[in-house]
Amino acid sequence: MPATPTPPPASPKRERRKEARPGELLDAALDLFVEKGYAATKVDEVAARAGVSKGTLFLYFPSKEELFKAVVRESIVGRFGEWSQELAQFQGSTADMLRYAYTTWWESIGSTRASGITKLMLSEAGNFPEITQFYQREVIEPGQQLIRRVLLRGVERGEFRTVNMDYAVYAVLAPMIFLMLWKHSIGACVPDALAFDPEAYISSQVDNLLHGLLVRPDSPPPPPPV
Amino acid sequence: MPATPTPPPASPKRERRKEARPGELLDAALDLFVEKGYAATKVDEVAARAGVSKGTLFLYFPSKEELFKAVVRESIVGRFGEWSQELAQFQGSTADMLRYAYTTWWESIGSTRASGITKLMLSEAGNFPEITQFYQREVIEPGQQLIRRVLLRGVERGEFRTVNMDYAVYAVLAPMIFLMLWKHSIGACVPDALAFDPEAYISSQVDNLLHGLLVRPDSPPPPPPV
Amino acid sequence: MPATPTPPPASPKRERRKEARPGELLDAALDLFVEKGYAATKVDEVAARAGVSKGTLFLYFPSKEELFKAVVRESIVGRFGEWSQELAQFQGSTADMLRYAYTTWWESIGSTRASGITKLMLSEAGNFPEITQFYQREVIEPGQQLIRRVLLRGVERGEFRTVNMDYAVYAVLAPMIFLMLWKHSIGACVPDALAFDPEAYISSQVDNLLHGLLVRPDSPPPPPPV
Amino acid sequence: MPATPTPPPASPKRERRKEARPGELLDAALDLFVEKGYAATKVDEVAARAGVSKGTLFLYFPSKEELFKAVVRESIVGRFGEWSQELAQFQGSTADMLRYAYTTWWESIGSTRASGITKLMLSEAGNFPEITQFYQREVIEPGQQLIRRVLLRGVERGEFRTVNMDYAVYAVLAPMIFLMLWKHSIGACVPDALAFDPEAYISSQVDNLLHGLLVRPDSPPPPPPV
DNA sequence: GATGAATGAGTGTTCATTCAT
DNA sequence: TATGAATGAACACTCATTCAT
Repeated sequence: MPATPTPPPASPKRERRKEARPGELLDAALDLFVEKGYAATKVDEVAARAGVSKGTLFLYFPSKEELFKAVVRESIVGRFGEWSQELAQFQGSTADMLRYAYTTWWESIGSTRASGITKLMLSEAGNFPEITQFYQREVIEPGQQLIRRVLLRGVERGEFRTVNMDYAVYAVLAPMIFLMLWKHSIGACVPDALAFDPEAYISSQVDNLLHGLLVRPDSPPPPPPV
Repeated sequence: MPATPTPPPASPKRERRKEARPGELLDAALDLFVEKGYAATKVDEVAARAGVSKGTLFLYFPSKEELFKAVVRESIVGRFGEWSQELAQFQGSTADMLRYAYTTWWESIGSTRASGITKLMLSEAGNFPEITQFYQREVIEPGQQLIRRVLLRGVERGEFRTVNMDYAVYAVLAPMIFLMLWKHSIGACVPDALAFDPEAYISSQVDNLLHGLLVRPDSPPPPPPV
Repeated sequence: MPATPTPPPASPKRERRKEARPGELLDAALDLFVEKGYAATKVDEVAARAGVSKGTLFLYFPSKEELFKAVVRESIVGRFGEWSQELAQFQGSTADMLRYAYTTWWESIGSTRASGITKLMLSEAGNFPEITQFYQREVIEPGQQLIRRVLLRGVERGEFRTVNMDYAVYAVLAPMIFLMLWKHSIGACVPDALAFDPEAYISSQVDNLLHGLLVRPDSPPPPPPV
Repeated sequence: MPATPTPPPASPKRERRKEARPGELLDAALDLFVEKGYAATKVDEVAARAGVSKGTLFLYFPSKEELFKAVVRESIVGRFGEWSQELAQFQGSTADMLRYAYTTWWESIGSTRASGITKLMLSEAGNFPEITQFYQREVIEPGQQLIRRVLLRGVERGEFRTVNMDYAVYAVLAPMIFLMLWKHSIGACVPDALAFDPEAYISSQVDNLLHGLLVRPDSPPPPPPV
């Protein structure tokens, strides 16, 4: 429950917190945009959830559209640099590396509100071409590069089959995208979520990604499914 | 069954009668809902694209929301029964069967406007819980059953590894969902589409799905990537 | 009291009068713009005075600004052509001609709501540069040309002194402008209007325009003031 | 007395103290009110132009409306007493006196920012009846009395024709009003100002005011136009 | 005194929906 | 049945005014 961390209700009104405002507003906006979509989110609601008046919102963001853009920009924690480093000095097998990447992704993106941004972008892309291109450039491209590097490492070290990189990247990406979308759409509406365990899902996807569905006549029997 | 299924050109021309109206409206609505989302689609636009007046639209659909629901309902491919049959009597290997299923899906759903409603549902699910549940019941469940049956066949015939069905289904589903969404969101905005070949993508995903990324020490070298 | 001429209150609502609407709205808008200025005039008021809802106004004018422009344009009855003709074939003395011009102006502009437009333009010119230039081109220029032609006739026929045309025009114009402004500003607020008789004012101004203030030693005594 | 009347440069620099604040604010406000009208002038702009914060403005003026009233009140030239004296002891002909009055007016009002409040009052009169009446009482009435006295002198001394004072006053006033308004509205928007020379205009108007347009058969030929 | 962050009533504009024709 | 003029509730955004600092 991210939003305003319940500031000590000192004065009932007219608090003066210039530094904190944009963050609080962005926070509230992220929640609402993800939950209801762009159009169904009213600026009054955003302001109210951030604990300020509508006017205050427009003090920090010149329009609803700019607020949206700021939410997307803000939420794209450029963790790619960090990850890139981590992965560069990873020691184990590339299979482990892939599993590690998935886990890290899940912890810092997939399971957090940041995943909502992806749903947002995929839902609203058509209405915000400008920001969609920004997203493509700043998020998608770097992300795909990261994946590509992992795959290349696997191939170069003889661990992975030689696959067409351009499409193999999507094999890694698709389960992530799918999970984020599911979580924020169908998954949030249908009470099947009960049985759905994201971590088991991820583990399962990585297994499949690595081993495929086909039986390997010689290889040891796969571990029993979870 | 996305749009109007090419009505038999009975009358020579310009003879589209009231029977066709709802279909034309649903057709126009699907396009616009997919392209711009529910909220950003104006009923005037829908009516205009269908070649009727705004009033006429409300003659057939009592509200924009009902129009949306009808779009989803009507756009749903009732082909699962047919497919189920086809697959039941499929003769070849389950790997071929899987590939065949992907191809069929691509031809009748993925590459057609029908793929749009998936994007629509995933985007608008939160705002239309009722119709989302309907979609889940009518489309997602049957679809997953179909996939599950294929996988089971593979396992039972000793072709596929024993995997946790509940999650393996998603391994098959994710690349499809991913492709449909990509097409209708980022893919429609970013001119990278140039290099992206859906059929190569699908082929690649099936390969990976079957063989995984890891080299099989004993197996013959994989075919060179396309 | 120009506005809606009290249409027979047939149906209480939802009348359908597409042809008449723009005129009625323009009419109401003229009244209010003149009375209260651009900013202080609310579109709701305009709509209400025209007997329609706010939404209907925007059916005919895309914005308040366009409504304003339309009011100005509409009210500029291009009577200049007509006047030009009339004056061209005027037979009497140029002094009579001038008096006739003033009278005509008063009857068709000065005393009517059209005079409000002048007040509007002079008040709001700075906020609507575009329409100000339009006004200058379409109204002021032609009007000055008309005056200039009268003065030239007087000079050419030896009736008028040889004066600098460029400024003499203003001597004719200023009393008109002054009267229109006075009427719509101070005159509308201060109950001195009681004693102020526009026609006597005009008559007096024409006299002065023609004879000047100085006594003419030889000329017959001026007529006693009204 | 428009702006701050050049306070004695006591302190070396940047020493403008709170005493000066109201004047600076009125100064800024006058400029903006004249340029854009009451409603289109934002208090932030006024404050910014005066070099203070918005809050400070409200420290000196309880509301925008009071600011407006103060602008009008303070901008009013209390010079009528002074002028009255000057004119009372004027020695020359009344024609010269009139010319002198025009010149003085131009120098201290017409050509200065003070002329702006006339435009302001005429534009906003309807929205501020109270201050309009104040203006009428403090400015218009005294001004007209002054003019009337000049005219009476002319008549009494046999220099001027016997005219209806109530309207003759406007013959003197109209060219002034016209000039001030023109300057601040159309004149400020249309680049015709090039050819327009206020002093030639005034000279011309006075000539016409005195001699009229009609030829005087016996009198010496008028001076050639400028 | 001075500031400027915060407010919220008010306004222009949109758009799904209605209904007289 | 079809139309499209009319509606009005809803919403984004503005800006004079307040007040804690």
